[in-house]
Amino acid sequence: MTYENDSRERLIECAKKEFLEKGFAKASLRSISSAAGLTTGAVYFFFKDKNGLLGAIVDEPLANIYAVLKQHYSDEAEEDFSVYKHVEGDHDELADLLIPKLYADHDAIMILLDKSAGSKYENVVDDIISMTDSYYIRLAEHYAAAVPDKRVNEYMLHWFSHVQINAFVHLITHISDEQTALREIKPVMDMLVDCWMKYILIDK
Amino acid sequence: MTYENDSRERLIECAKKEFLEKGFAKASLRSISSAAGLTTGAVYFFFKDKNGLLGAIVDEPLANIYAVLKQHYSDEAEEDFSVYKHVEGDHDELADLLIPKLYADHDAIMILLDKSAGSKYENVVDDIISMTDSYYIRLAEHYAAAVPDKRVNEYMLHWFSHVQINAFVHLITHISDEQTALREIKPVMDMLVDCWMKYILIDK
Amino acid sequence: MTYENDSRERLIECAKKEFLEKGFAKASLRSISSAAGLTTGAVYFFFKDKNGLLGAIVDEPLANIYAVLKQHYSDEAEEDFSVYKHVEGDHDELADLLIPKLYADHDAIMILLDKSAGSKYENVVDDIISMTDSYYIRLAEHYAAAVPDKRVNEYMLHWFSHVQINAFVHLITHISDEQTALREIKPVMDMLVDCWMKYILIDK
Amino acid sequence: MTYENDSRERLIECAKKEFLEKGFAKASLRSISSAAGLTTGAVYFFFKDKNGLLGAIVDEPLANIYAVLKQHYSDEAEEDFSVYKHVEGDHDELADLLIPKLYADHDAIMILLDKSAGSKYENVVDDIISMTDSYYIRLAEHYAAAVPDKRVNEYMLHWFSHVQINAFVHLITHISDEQTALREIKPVMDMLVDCWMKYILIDK
DNA sequence: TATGAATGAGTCTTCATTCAT
DNA sequence: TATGAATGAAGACTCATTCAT
Repeated sequence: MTYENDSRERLIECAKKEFLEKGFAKASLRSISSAAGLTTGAVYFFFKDKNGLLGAIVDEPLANIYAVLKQHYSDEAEEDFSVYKHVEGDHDELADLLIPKLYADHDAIMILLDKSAGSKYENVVDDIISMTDSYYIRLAEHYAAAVPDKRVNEYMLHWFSHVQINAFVHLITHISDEQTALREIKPVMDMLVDCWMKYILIDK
Repeated sequence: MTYENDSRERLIECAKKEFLEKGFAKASLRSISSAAGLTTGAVYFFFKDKNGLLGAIVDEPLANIYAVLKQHYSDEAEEDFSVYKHVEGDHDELADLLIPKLYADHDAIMILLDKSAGSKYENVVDDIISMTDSYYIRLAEHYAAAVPDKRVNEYMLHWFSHVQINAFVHLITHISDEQTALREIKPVMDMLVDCWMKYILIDK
Repeated sequence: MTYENDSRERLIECAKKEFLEKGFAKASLRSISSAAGLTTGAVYFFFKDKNGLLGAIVDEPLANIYAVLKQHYSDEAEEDFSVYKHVEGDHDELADLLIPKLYADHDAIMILLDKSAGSKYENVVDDIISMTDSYYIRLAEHYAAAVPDKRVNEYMLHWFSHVQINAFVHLITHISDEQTALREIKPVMDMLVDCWMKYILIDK
Repeated sequence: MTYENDSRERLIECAKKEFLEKGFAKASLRSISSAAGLTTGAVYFFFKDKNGLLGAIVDEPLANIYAVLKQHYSDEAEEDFSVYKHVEGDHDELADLLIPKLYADHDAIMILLDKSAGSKYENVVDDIISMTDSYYIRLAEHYAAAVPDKRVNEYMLHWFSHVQINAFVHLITHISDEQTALREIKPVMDMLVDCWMKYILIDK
C-alpha cells in the first residue's frame, strides 16, 4: 500500500535534468516524461502544467530565499550610520544565511536563477534585485542624512543591488561545493560593503 | 540598377523591434516579415536563416566591440605594476572607446547582449567575459610577481571579469542616452579598478 | 450496513451542475468528481461511464415524459373529427399532465432537452418530435377523411410537431417557475390547437 | 501563374462536409486537412484558426441574412395598425427575400444555424431571435396602443420570435430544394402573421 | 526580387477510461 | 467503497524552413 511508486519523484528528477540542460522554454514534457518511463499525461496527473512541474522543483527553495532576504533586510535597517564603521566580515551574516539555502538544492536554484526563462519565474532575479534596491534606497538615504554635503548616486546604487544579487547567482553557477562557495563569497561581500560605503555617496 | 528597394532594410528594422520585444527565441519570422510588408520567404532570400537575420543586425556592432576590446587588452598588458598607482579616471580609456561603439547602434547591442538567447550569439557575453578573464589572469600574475607574499584570488578574479563586462551590459539596458551613460559609468570603472588592485591579491 | 454514504448522490448533484453549465460534451468528469470530493474512478464505480452518469440523472424524468406522452397520444386518438369543435382550454390536458413532470426535476429536464449534445440522449427531442409526428399523421388522416376536398399539408404537419414539442422546450428554458409556466403555456397550446385545425388541411 | 491550385477551396469543401457531419466542436482539423490532401499547417496558412475556417464558409451568407433581416425589420416598422388587416400572402416578402439567401449556400447555412456549437457563431440563432424580439416588441406596443383594453402578452411575444426564426431553421434542415422551400414556408408565414395579430394581445 | 504554398515536426494540454489495490 | 496512478489518443496550434515560379 505505501510502497512508494516514485513516479512523481522520477518526473521531478528528469525535469530537473531537462530544465538544467535546455532551460524551461526549450524543455519538452514529452522528453521529460518519457525519460521517466511515463507519458505526458502523467505529468498532468501530478502537476497542474509545465509551470506547475517547475514549481514543484523551485517553490520551496524560492520561499526559503525570500524568507532569509526579508529577514535580513529588516534586520539591517537598524544600522546607525553616524557611528558605523565597517569591519571585515561583519556582513557575512547574509552569506551565512543564504548560502545554505542556495546549496540545499543546488540544481533547483540553478534552474530558478538561470534557466527559468519562459516560465512564471522568469523575473525572479529581477524581483529580488528590486527588493534589494528598495532596501538600499532607504539605507542610502539614512546614510546621506548623516553625511553633510553628500548625496546618493542613484545609478550606482541600482547597479550595486544588481551586482550584489548577481554575485550570488554567479557563485551558484560557478561553484558547486557549498564550503568552497562560503569561502569564496566572503571577500566578495567584504568588498561590496566597503565599496558601498565609499562610492554610494557623491559630492552634492 | 541602383534604385534601392529597401526591403532588406525594412526586414532588419522590423526584426530589431521584434527581437527587442520578445527575444530571439520567441520572435516569429512570420510576424517580422509581415510587419515589413513581406513574406517569410523573403527572409530566406536576403538571409541564410533566422540566425543570419540576427547576424545582419549584430555582426558589425559585435566586430567593433571585439576590436576595441582586443586593442584595449593588448595595450594595457604593458602596465608595470611595480610602479603603478591608480589615479581616478586613468582607466576611463576603455569606457571612452567602448561606450561610443555600444551606443552607435543601441538596439543592436541590446539584442546582442540581452535578447539573443536561443541564437548562435547566446554565449557572446560569456565569451567576452572569458576573453577578459584570460587577460586579467596574465595581468594578475604580473601583479602578483611584483608583490611578495601575495597570490592571486582566482575566484575573485573571475568574478571581476564578470562584473566588469556586466557593468556595460547593465549600463546599456538601463541608460539609453550616451552622454548619461558615459557619466554614470566612470565612477563604476573607478571603483572597479580600485577594487581590482585591492582585492585581487590575497595573503599566500 | 444502512449508514448511507451519499457519494453517489453527490456525484449526481455535481454532474447536474456541470452538465447544466457546460453541456454534456464539454463537461469534465474530473471536474465533476473533484467537486464531489471524489476521484474520476468513483464515477466508474457507480456508473458505467459518462453516459451512464447522465442516465442516472435523466432516465427517470425521461420515462415519465414518455409515459405521459404515450398516454396522451393514445387517448386523443379517439377524437371524432366529424363532430369536433375546439373550445378554448380543452387541450390543456397535455400541458396539465406534462408540466408537473417537466418541473418535478427542472434541472434534469433542462439537461436532457438542452444540454445533452454529444451524449446518447442527444436525439431525445427529435425522437419525441417523431413520435408526435406519427401520432399527428394518424390524427390528420382521420381529420381529412371527415372533410371533403381537403388533404393533409404534410410539411405543415411535421412543422407543427416540431413547434408543439419545442414549445415545451422553450418553456423549460425560459420559465423556471412551475405555476408561471402553467399559465404561460395555455394560450400557446390554445393557439396551436386552433391553428392545427385551421392550417393542417389544404385544398386538394 | 494563375492556374489555380484549389487547395483553399478543397479545404473549405472538406471542412463543410466535416462540420455538417460532426458539428464544429467535434470536427477535427487533422481529418479535414488530410481529406483535402494537406496537413493541418495548411489550414493555418489559409485561415486564422478553426473559427476562421468556419468564417470562410459562413461569413458571407451570414452577412446576407443580416442585411435582409435589417432591411425587413426597418421596412415593416412603418405598419399602421389602426387600419391594418392581414391578407393572405402579404407577408411573403420576408420569405421571398430570405429563402434565396438561405438556399444560395445551403450547406453553409445549415452549418451556421445547426452545426456551429462550440464556435464563435454558436449564438447566431439566439442573436437573430433577440433582434426579432426587439423589433416585435416595438411593433406590439404600437399595436396595443391602437387597441383599447388590451395589453401585450410578453411571453407569447418572445415565443413568437423564437418560432418565427426557427421556422426558417426548420425549413433549411428539412427541405433541401429552394422552390419547395418557398412553397412550404408560405402557409407557415401566413399562419404566423394571423396568429400574431390574434394572440399577441390579451385582455388587460 | 520576392511570393505563395505547404510541410513536418513539434508544442502543451485535455480527457474518458482502466485497473490494481 | 473507492483511490491513485497512468494511458493513449486526440485536440488546436506554431514555427522555421523549403521551393517552384
